[in-house]
Amino acid sequence: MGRPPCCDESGIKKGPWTPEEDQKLIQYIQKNGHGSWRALPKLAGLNRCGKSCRLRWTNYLRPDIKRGKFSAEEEHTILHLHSVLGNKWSAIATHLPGRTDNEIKNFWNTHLKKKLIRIGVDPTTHRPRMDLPATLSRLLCLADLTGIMEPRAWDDHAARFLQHLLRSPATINMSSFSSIVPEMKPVSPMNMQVPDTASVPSPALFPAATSNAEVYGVPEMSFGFHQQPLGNYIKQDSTSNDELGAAMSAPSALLRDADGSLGNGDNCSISGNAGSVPPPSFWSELFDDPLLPGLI
DNA sequence: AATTCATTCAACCGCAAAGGA
DNA sequence: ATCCTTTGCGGTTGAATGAAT
Repeated sequence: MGRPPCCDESGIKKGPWTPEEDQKLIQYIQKNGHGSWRALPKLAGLNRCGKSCRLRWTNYLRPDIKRGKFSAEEEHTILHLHSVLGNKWSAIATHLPGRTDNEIKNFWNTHLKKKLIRIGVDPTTHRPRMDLPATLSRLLCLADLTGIMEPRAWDDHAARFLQHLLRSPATINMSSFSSIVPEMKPVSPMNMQVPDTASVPSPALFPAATSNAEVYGVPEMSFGFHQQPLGNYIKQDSTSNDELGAAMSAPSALLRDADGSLGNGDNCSISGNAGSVPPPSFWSELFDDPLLPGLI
């Protein structure tokens, strides 16, 4: 038998709070402070358990709570902190004045997580997703296969690719894909570049997240290797902010080669950041790219 | 207009940590 | 050191609402 719920006593009210209950709670706390949450309901004349009162106060009634839509800055702060802290909602909330952990958690689950999935990024690891739907969808999108293949032909290719993935799920790369789907080689006018996976430890295939030639400095769609989770954008010490800041200020950083020049991103290594979160443009360019498929 | 489906978010539940006896 | 109570946190639920059919 498990532990009984905290408020299974008969007669203790649960569910949505009424305006009258809210008023009682606000007035009591404003006058006396919350003190012991367990003792509070009785003292405040509320037929609720202390836990319910605490939740109602901290998540809704507290005077310093900021309500309404999350700003772009708040959004990428959450993304950034989540990539470092994981699901530590209360820790993330300490960096967002006026926002509660519950609110942030809800926003993550209903918006941000889906956005990351849509752009092919694993919301847990903040690394590119390697699962079949994400990979196939990305490839489909990038190669515009729907325009060059018959539907039945695509079914065949997908089946073969699936078999390949099941054999070696950890080693997806464009070279192997091309070998099992030969028709992929002359893919579209986009002239994909195929990196040498052997030279990259724990590589992750990461397609350019936008076709904006100005951002990448090259007209072709490219592939790069994003070697580290986005959490690594956070700088661990306080030096060299300026030099790193410039490199990290746009998605193009993902496609810079080791020597810093624009290229296909082979062996690119990202470390550090300007000591702050990436600018709004970083995320909005990823999220709003019309080329990326909606998987949700 | 009615119904179904999808999304949002306030609230709950249970576990774990913190703190006091 | 151990037990017990309280508080805080993260995962989950379900009612309310909106969108689509």
